[in-house]
Amino acid sequence: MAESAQPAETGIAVLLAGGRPGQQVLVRGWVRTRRDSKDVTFIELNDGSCLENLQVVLEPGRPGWEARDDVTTGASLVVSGPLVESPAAGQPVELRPESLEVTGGSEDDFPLQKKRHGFEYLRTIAHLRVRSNTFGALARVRNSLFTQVHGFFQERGFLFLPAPIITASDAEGAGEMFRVTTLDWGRGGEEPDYSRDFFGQKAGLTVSGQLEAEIFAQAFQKVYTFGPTFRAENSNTSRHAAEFWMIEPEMAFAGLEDNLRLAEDFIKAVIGGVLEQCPGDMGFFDARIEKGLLEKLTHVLESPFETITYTEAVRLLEESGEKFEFPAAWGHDLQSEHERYLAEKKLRRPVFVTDYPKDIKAFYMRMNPDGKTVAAMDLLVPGVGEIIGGSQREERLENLRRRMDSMDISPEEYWWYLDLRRYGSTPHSGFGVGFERLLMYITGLGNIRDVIPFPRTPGNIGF
RNA sequence: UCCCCGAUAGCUCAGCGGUAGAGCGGGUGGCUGUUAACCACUAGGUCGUAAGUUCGAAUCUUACUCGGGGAGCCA
Repeated sequence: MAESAQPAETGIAVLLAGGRPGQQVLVRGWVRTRRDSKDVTFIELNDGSCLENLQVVLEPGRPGWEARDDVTTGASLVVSGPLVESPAAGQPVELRPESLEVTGGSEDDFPLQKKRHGFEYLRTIAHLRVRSNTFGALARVRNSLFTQVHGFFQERGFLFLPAPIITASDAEGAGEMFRVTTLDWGRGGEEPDYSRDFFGQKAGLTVSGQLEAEIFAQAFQKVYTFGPTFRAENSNTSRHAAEFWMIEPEMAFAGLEDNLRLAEDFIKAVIGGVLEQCPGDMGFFDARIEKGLLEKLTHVLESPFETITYTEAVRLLEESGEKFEFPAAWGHDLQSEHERYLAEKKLRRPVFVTDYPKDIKAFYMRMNPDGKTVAAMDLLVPGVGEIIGGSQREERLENLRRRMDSMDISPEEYWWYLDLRRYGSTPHSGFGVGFERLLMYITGLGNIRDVIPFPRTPGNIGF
């Protein structure tokens, strides 16, 4: 092996965790900030591998000193040299360059300052906020959660189904669809002739992969989708986006109980996985974004989720003595204020609410023996609200037909969905998890726009 | 879509009827190792837009635009 060869690039996360004094290293990254004294300059270099920066020390007469004026906040550098033991507290090792190259300088109006910025402002510079502490931590945790999700289902024998993004089925009740068309539409305002459109019929961006997942479940038993989902709702809240990712497992030969168990296992497993994989970033969220976050999540891992029926929930709300803007009443959907009371004040942990009245739920949910409620489940979580919505599906052909008829849903449009009940139907169940809402819960970030790299919301598609 | 709140320097905000302020960031100089370093000096603003009330408007009124929070819809 040639001794003079440049050392391979090593991530700063690795160097700070296990780098030894004397080790020759090569790092590339961006200057977070710089501190000057007369005879020494400290550069905080970040390469995205972790929250912490590597301290690079410049001294007069040593390599790199002459480039000092170009090493401004935001500039990109390639630095190599030995790690040395740091004489001051704050970091175990620092880098004393033998060569330093400013790859790209940074102008003096670089917008990210070494101080707290407002989230609203950071959203206006989505191309640079990726270089902030908060967004860096978010990006790494988001990445970790992504792998946790696939890992959880793969370990349990679930088959991954990439559900189609352009679809003709509108998963009744899930929300408004974005239209996909090649027709020149909008001049007269009247509906176009979809038979002349690209697909020969009305098409849009998927609002849910559930119906396709049901098809797959009737062949592979345990399946899941995980992909982008689109809703054209004019929702202006901190927890709605027009484009978000949804995780939708579906299991054949499974009832509502199996569904609840899977959902609880899932939430616990992915939270546990992220805590293990991203301790530094999670510590940052605990310290800077939501005090007590780690304690909250640890508590979730250790205690069983609460399960109550909708009917019990309404009784709890009636007996609570709380003043609600809209009093809870059986037959009406739970308001946000009700969900918040249950999850945040009364039970103080994630809570499943099951068996909702049939009239406020979708046509495909399984009718309970009482004839009034369906086998539905929502998971409510403190601070975020509804994070999971699911149900046991109606597998009995006659029941499904009756439901669709009473809700004015065309059997022609769902002919294949009905077919699944004619050929080897099984009891089956599934749910949908909002990936970003889960991320909000895990990081403590309060706005969905800050857990999506490039968020799409009504009137906003700047990046 | 509805209700509430906001918009002042590059950023975070104070000023709330009498000729525009602070901290941070930027620039310059100083400081033998700093950790959101420190010290001194300095440059930045037709106070979101338009109209109105007033001797006088950043400040009061109205409309509009944009943003935030909440509601509904849901994940």
